[in-house]
Formats: sequence, structure tokens, C-alpha cells
Amino acid sequence: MARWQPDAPGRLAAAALDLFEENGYENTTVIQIAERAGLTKSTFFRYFPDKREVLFGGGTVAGLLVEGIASAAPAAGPLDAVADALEALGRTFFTADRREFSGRRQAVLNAHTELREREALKRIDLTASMCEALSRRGVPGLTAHVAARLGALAWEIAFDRWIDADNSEGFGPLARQALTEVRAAAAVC
Amino acid sequence: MARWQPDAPGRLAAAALDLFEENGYENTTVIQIAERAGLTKSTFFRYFPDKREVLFGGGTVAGLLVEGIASAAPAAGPLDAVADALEALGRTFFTADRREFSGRRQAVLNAHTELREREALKRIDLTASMCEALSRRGVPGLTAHVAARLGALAWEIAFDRWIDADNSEGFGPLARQALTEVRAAAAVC
DNA sequence: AAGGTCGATGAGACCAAGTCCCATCACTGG
DNA sequence: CCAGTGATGGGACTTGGTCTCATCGACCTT
Repeated sequence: MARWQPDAPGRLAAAALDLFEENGYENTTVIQIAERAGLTKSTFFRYFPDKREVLFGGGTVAGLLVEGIASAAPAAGPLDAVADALEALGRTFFTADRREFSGRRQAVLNAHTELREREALKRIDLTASMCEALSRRGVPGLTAHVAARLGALAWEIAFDRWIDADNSEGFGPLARQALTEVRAAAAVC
Repeated sequence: MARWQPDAPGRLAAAALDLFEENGYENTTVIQIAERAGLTKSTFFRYFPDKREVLFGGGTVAGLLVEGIASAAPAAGPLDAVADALEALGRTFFTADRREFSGRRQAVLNAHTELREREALKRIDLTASMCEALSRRGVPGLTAHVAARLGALAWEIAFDRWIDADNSEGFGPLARQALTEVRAAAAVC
């Protein structure tokens, strides 16, 4: 018999999402989250550096993106490399079984400025990661910047559509579709 | 004789910038900021909703941008409207006499994650404002999104160059230049 | 000139976030 | 049987942020 229940951080994250949905982010206390998970404030801060971070656990995304861009066909253009990376994300991270969770989480993020703020920072850092990865492919600096930002925009569009209940397509195809739309829109600016 | 020294928020912001430079953001206390400005914690939070916001006082930027985009020539394309707006910003906000201050402020922002986070949110909201303004010009949704993001990128590039000491050009021309470079880069994605 | 309102500020209680340090206690290996 | 380990608990402490009430000079009214 194990001494402690398994997966403390997972339980904390689940409890936090529940409570944020029920009472709102600013009306729930770290102590309440910890209690619902059968833990204490001390343990909460052992796993998460602050209250916001409890909803941003999966830090593997940056790595997946960078790897996806790096391993794209050498002849692929910058936006094609980004498309490959987003597709990899769809296979590993935005899988069908996580769609409901992602939707709930995103709804909570959208509803609270403090959480939107954290998300904004994550997005900027992810975009910077994509930009670096593109540079390492030999893409010139400014082009890499533009491609990374257009890729981030396509990502967001695809994510919104993926979350949308009436849509049962996978994230990968949605990302490719969004990317071609973005590319077309950029051409008429 | 005035009962109080004038411009309490301005004094608070100046004191905060000084202290952040001297001791770093997390090592300076709101009480210290208030004391240096000859005020108290109560007064600080009367003018600023939180400690970070003391470096983000000028909230007129969004209005200037939106107005600039709205008042561009009707025949102008989306990115040209953005260029007009950035030029207006250069005339009203990024004036030569504020360059030194802007540089100091930006250095502090870049050095502290908490402040970068707030800046990230501001940027997202500004980009959304530009996007809306473009939509009101009749620019189709996706095109507006792309133009707003490319405009934001050009803004950042122009700002960095403007801050750079060896460059005495005004913000407006730098923004136009950055925008044409970004446009060219987007064409080869 | 006396008195009352107004508006910016001060004082201090109070709560929650976040940090730190040390105690606990089942499991493990010798 | 015993010492070490590692996840957890407990609680003191600092700071950000909220709230309410007190202060007091300027200004206005009569």
C-alpha cells in the first residue's frame, strides 16, 4: 500500500480547474485547492511556483514545437516547417481525449485576466522558441520572426476550431488548413 | 501654496523606475516606492491597481492607434493604415524627449519576468484593438488579424531601433521602414 | 468671519500569496 | 533493528492588495 495517493500535481491541477469553474479564479484560495486534492498549501507550492501556474503544467509543448521544426524536410519553407511542428503537436498533445479538458481549461483562462496574462507570456516565449528553431534551419532573422508569428496565429485559430464542439476533425489538419488561410491573408496585406 | 506636491502618480512612477533600476523589481517594496515619492502605500494603490502597473501608466496608446487606423485614407490597404497609426504614435507618444525614459523603462521590463508578463498582456490587447479598428475599415476578419500581428511586429522592431542610441531617426520613419521589411519578409514565407 | 463641504491623503486592520525552515513518518537497504 | 530517504505537514513570516475610517487644508456659502 502506497503511503501517499499518486500524482499529487495532477490532483492539484484537477482540483484547481474544478474550483476555478465553480467559484472563479480570484474567489478560490490555494488552501482550498490543496484541501480538495487532499494536500496542503506547502505541497501546492512545492509543485507549482505560483497559483496561476497550476493550469500551465504541460511544459513539453515548447520542446515538441522546436523538435518538429528542426526535423522538417530540409527543403521545406518556414511556414511548412511550422505546419509540421503543429501537426506533431496534434499527434502528441492535442489528442482527441484531451479536447474536453482543453476546452474547459481555455474557458477558465479566457475568463480571468490574471490567467490571460500568464498565457500571454507563455505564447510570447513559445513564439520566440519557434523563431529560434527557424533560425537554426537557416531562415533569415526577419523571415523567421514573421513565420513564427503567423504560425502562432494559425495555431490559435486552429485551436479555437478544434475546441468548437461541432468539429470532430483532429488538430493537425485544422492547423494545416488555418496556416494556408493565414498565408493567403498575408499575401493580400 | 498648494496643499500637496503636484502629480502624485508621476512621482510614484519615477520613484518606482529609479528603485527598480537600483535594487531590482522584486527587491523593492511598494512602501519604499511610496516613501521615495513622499507618499504612502494607500496613495500608491489609489493610483495604480497593482505594483506592476506603475510602469504602464500611459494608457492613451490604444486610443491613438485606433484613431490612427480609423482616419487613414479610405483607399489605403490594411498595413498602410497601420503605418499611419504608428506614425501618429511617433508624433504624439514616442517623441524624442521621451526616448531616454523609454529606454530605461524597457530595460527594466526586459529584466523582470513579472513585468514582461504584464507587457505581454498589454501587447495582446493592443493587437486586438488594432484588429478591431481594421475590421471597422471593412478589412475581412482574417486579414485584419494578420495585419494587426504584422503591425505589432513592425512596431517592436522599430521601437528597438529607436531606443538604440546610435540612431537619431524619429519613430515614425523607423516604423514605416520596419513595416516594409516585414511586408517583404511575409511575401517569402 | 464662521462653518460646512470636498478631495487628496494617511493610518491601520485584515486576507491571501508566496517563502522558509523544521518536523513527521512510512518505506528501504544493510 | 536501525539509519537514511523522500514526500508531506505545520507554522512563522514578509509582502501585495483591499477596505474603512480619520485627517485637514482649500474653497464656498451665508
